[in-house]
Amino acid sequence: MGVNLRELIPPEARREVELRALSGYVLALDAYNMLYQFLTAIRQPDGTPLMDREGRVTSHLSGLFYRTINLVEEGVKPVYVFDGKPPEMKSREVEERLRRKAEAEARYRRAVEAGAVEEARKYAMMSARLTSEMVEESKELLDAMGIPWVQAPAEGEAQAAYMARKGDAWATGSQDYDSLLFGSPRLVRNLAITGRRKLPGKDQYIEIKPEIIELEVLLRKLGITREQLIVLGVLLGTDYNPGGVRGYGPKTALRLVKSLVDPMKVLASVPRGEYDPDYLRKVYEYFLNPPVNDNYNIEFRKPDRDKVKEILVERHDFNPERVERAFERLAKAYREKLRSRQSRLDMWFG
DNA sequence: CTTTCTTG
DNA sequence: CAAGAAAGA
Repeated sequence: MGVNLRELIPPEARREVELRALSGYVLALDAYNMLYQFLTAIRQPDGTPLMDREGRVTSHLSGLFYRTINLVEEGVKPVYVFDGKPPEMKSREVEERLRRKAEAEARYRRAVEAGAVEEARKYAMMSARLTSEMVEESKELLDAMGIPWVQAPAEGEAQAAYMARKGDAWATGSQDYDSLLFGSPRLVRNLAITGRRKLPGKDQYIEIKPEIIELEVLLRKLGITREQLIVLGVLLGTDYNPGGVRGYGPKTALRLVKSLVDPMKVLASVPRGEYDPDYLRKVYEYFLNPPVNDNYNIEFRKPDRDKVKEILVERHDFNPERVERAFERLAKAYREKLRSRQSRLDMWFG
């Protein structure tokens, strides 16, 4: 879910770009966020995901494989960052998610029984769960493709933001805004190829392009500091204090944060009894100083055709011709865009 | 979601 | 060729 920042980000702080504009940049991508999106989106009209002959779900592998190839073909250098153990502070949110999934599962079964196809799809998507097997196999596929990935000790968004802050990545990539609170200098959203997205509940589609949100620009437009942005997030709600503080929407929260420059004063001003200011302070400090891993290396290796085929074709019944064709695109992109240290200029002039 | 097929 | 529908596993 992530922090409730959406409505607070002014349109002027969002910059729409073509995927090509990101050519040559390392992007630290929130793997969980992306795999989860594939798992929910890649389904038949009735909600059934893609599955191999043994009934194992493969939607996430299909999405990861084809999207990664599209990215590197455009010169983008993806590094996938995987979540570690969620912090204790997240347990309430994690439990709530589990509860919602169970609820959606029941509704899904009821919809299937009733023959309500569209409804079945909706609840199938809501009940989708990323298993540890799916995560491990995604890492295995990335290894076979020669694409680097990094294991975060805790939150992937925190690790990705750290890598971007250090300059090892140009930006973080996720649909969520948390990495901005964790201090990422740039966030890229909507990292898809197909610029088409279905409007929820309607049969309409709108064009979606990647968008860049620059932290410095965002802070300037809002007239606040990063510390104040974190407090703003806490007022509006994060995974660690879901729901935020009652009575605060985007406007009131921004006004309060700006009127009391000292972040601690804002957190101390919440109604006692209902909220624990000490806990909120802990959340604030977590965003400022999360656990991260410093021992990672971002190396793009030659893709291994046999391994890719073993995983996708032999193990999971992907179509051999399709995989072969896509692999060829990957191999070519590796030679032309990833191998050796290519500068952004090389990327533009070929 | 991405690719491939179908259609105007 | 572009847009929409269908398939992918």
